[in-house]
Amino acid sequence: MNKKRTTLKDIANVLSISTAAVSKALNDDARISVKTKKAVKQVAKELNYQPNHLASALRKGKSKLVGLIVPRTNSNFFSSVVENMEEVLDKAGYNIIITQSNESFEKECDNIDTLLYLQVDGIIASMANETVDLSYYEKIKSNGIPLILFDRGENDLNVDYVGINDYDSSHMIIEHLVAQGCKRIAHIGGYRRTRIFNNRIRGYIDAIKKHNLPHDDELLTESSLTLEDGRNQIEKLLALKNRPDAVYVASDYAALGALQVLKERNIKVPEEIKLVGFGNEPFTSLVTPSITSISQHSKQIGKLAAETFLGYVDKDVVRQSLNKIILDSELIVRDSSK
Amino acid sequence: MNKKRTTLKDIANVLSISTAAVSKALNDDARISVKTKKAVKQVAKELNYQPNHLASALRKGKSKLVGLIVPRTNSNFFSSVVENMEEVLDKAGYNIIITQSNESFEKECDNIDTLLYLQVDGIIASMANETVDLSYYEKIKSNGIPLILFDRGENDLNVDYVGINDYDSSHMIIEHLVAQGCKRIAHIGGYRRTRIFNNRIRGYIDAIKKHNLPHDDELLTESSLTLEDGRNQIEKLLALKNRPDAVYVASDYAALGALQVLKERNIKVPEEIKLVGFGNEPFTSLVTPSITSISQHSKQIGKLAAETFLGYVDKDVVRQSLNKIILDSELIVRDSSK
DNA sequence: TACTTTTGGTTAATCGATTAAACAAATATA
DNA sequence: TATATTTGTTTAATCGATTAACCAAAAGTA
Repeated sequence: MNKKRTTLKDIANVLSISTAAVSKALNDDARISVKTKKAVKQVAKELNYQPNHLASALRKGKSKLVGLIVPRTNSNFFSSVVENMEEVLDKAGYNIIITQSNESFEKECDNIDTLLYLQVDGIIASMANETVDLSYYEKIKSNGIPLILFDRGENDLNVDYVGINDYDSSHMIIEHLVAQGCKRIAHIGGYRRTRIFNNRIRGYIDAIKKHNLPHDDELLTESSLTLEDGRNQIEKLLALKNRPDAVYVASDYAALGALQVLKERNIKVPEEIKLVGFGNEPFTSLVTPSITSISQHSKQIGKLAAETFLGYVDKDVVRQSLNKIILDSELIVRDSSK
Repeated sequence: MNKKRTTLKDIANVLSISTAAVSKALNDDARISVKTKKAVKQVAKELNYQPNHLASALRKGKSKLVGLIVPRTNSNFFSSVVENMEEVLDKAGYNIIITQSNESFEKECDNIDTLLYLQVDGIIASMANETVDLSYYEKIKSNGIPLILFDRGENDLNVDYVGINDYDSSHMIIEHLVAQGCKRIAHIGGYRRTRIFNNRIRGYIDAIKKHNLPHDDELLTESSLTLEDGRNQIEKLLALKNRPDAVYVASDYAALGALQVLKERNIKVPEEIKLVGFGNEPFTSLVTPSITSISQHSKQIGKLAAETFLGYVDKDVVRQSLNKIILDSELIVRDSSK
């Protein structure tokens, strides 16, 4: 029915003025009389006028769109980050296009292409676990639009970054476990090639050394940290002749897998083995025993990443200096470690 | 640096041909010689040409964008739906813009405005719990673009819908509980104003009657079905002088809340009270005891909703008849009910 | 040879909004 | 009164890709 959307021209025709006048009236240009503005806005409302974003974006060279790339949206951390980003960007008139990489490098590249194709004004991303080759990210930079990374970033790219202090987080965890009397602490970690996991591992090792605790190689494992990985890695640790009395897992999902195995084997948590996760996913407080974890301030991260982006677009060409924002994390102590 | 993106004109200049020829060459028009096509594509690659989506969308009157509105992305159901939608739409050259309503009616209206503003070619939505007023959805219809609802829909809107058979799902659950020997089955349901929850309630009541079981009013409660609601509602049921021996909860989150309370009170599940949830969220298999639940075939729903949309855009103006696709659900029996 | 068809393009208009430049009318200033 | 300035608006170009209409040259046909 209403096939045709109302355009500036339709309004102009009704009032017998030029489309330029209509455009200016709607944008509150100082050179348009109050009378005309009123009339224009009135007619615009009557005709249910909706500006055509494509046309204005094309003309202005700005789409007012921000592209977002996350590993997946169904983790509480990422969904919370997105929510808070949205809030900030919305106020500045920007809309977000969310894409998921599903932890796949290939999908991530596709997403970058799609976003550039849609002429987004900037990209905010958290890299997939798989991603090692950074050439696609260089593509964004060479496109001249701002790129901001959060959580999963890479130092090599030399772009803005917002995340938490993973190194210190490991220290907090080890301090806590030591205070609980643990003497032999294992770490189920991510792959070192990913910055955040590398930092967690470094923090773990340094903290262990600081307390003169054993840091045998067999106590440290690397994996993708899926729930299944958590199961497999804890099995390995349990098979050791000298079992750990605490396990620090670098992801809540893997921690959950580990907990499942421990329960299946009737190993009491926290009595026999204490367990600590990372990320403070909601389920950590829901399972039995509830899992001690690190809260990452997802709200702050989302907010700051969005604001960093806005910092670029506000000041025309003036490229501000690189921003690396590192937030402090918080240890949420629950039953699994006390 | 590379401020200026390459345009058709740049390619045309290099080859000293018209932009029209370049455009046609890139779109494999039959009237362009193989030689020219090769040359154009070669130069396009060299100059790293990226078509400007805004320009072509404006000219063609199609943005190749599909708007998506979901209550939230951090539930496994919705994130899985999105993933499968994406897969189908991607093949057809469409991109998705995901928006979250956070179960808020106001946010949902904002999202609709945003999507229309971005000139999406269609909208696929699952309504917020709060939403009762449908005028905003009428706005989409009057805009002339296809609207497809899934999971949370409304009959009154008279648009395409993809979902599961909630009425039958309730029957399956009751059959199962009856087979387990339950005699007094309660239902912690959603608000009747929402179609799916109304159907679940109707199914519950009819199945109960069919088996000549008691269907006291006190056994049926309505709420928003958050985790907290689950806790509150189960408390009410436990306070009854004649307690139920089974509880069917219309959402996994509320079921989890109920389970927490039952465990805190040392009421054995499933021995004293059997529990069934709805939605088959991953955590249902992770908690102890694992929770019996209904799987909603999120993959199918995502796929079918996307295909329904494509059904509209392929055939020009020809408006196909209304599609109401109702899928069968599946009962996943776990420890909480056997 | 003379006319028709095919091939391979070119020209110019278009999508809708924005904006630099131009301009007439009204008002202010000398 | 003559000139300068301000006000309010129009004209026309523009963003980049697409496409209807047109056209010249080459090839085919009677």
